[in-house]
Amino acid sequence: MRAKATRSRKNDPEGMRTRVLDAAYRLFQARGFHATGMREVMEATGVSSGALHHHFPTKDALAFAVITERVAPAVRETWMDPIQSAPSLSKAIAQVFAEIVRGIEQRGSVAGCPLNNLAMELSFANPQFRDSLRSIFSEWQSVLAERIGETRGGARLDRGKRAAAAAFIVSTYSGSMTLAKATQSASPLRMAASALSVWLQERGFTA
Amino acid sequence: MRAKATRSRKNDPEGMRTRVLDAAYRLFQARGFHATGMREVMEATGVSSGALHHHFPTKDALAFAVITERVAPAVRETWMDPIQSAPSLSKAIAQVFAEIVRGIEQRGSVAGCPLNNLAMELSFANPQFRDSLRSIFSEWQSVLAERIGETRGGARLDRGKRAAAAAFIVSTYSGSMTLAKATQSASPLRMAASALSVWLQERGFTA
DNA sequence: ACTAAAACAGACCGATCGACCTGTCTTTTA
DNA sequence: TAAAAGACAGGTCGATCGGTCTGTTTTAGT
Repeated sequence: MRAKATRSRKNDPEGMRTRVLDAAYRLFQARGFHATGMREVMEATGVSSGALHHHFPTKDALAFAVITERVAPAVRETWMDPIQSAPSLSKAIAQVFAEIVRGIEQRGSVAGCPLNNLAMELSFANPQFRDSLRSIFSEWQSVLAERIGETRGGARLDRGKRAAAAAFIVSTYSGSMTLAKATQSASPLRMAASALSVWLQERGFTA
Repeated sequence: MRAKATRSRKNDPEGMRTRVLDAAYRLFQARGFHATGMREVMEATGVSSGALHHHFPTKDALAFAVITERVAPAVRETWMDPIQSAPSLSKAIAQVFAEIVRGIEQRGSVAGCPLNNLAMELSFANPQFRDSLRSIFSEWQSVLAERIGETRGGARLDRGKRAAAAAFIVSTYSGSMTLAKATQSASPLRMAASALSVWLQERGFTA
């Protein structure tokens, strides 16, 4: 339809896929899955309907890709990697909380944890969603449990107790983030961080 | 349009309003706000479009009514009242968790905390939603903080510390419920309950 | 160079969304 | 008891939803 003109088209399927995923990740995070239309994703990226559906045949497929290729890596980067690499577990957790608080304060608003947000909205909608989201939580807990086992207090605990402690940490973070989002304030995160710090110390999970 | 027939209409505006609110509360809880259509609410209750919009002119108005007339009372009944009436704070919290776990196990699935669910989905959509949801959280925290102040350990704390402890309890519950919903299991709630119990004891919040 | 597949563009589709509107019946008010 | 207001029914509307379709351009395989 268009004459070739001066502008020649250059296909960049991977780049386009990346742009779409980034935009969808951002929109799902900001407004939620159901509240975001395919049209918004197109407008945000400039991609056509044909191209969008070429890469992601359905909206569910797009969401699934967002979960596995954006949300999961985000959780790994912000939570799992620091926990595995930091000198001590309590230092790692304090650092992660501090980093998140810092991000919130410089952004001026709380959009919430991407994993939390999507888990709340999608874990009932589609079994595929639920499984992938659950496996992220599971991986997160495993990393935490393993690190707990390396501490003084954690070494004495059996597998189940370590898993319980890990679940408690994840729960506290998730909940404080929910509260932070609802109140649009970072203080619930700060409170949770300090309470968790005390709890970790008392349990001997510091080193 | 219809002849009078044998059946004479009896208006019951309050009853109809109640039925609509109950159905909407249940549907929003099960599938979320955006995933639930007005049509579903009509079909679930047998109410006509005209009647529905007579009582709730917009979907947002319906959601607002659900929050203030269903979600808030539910939180008061399941959380605030027990906390205020139970013999001790730790007993109250253990009891509330146990009750929720019991409900989940006999239902066989985890739909999540209504306040959590709606807060996640709506706190960004509408400032009116956010304010009403935030005030529920705030009331919840106040009740907890007050009860904390009546304990041995809590009496020594200033207002801010008590609020922080209350926020921590709410956060832990919210997060464990999120985890429970995501994994469709009550065990995160049990883990959080036992960890919280220990924490309460160590802080002197038992009595 | 030729061809088939992949990558894209954009018009188009039925379904459904929330909301509106007219009309009828019921209840309250004067 | 007449009139106004409230309660309710149901058809209808424009907008938007996610998705499809046809056609064109680019790329890869041979």
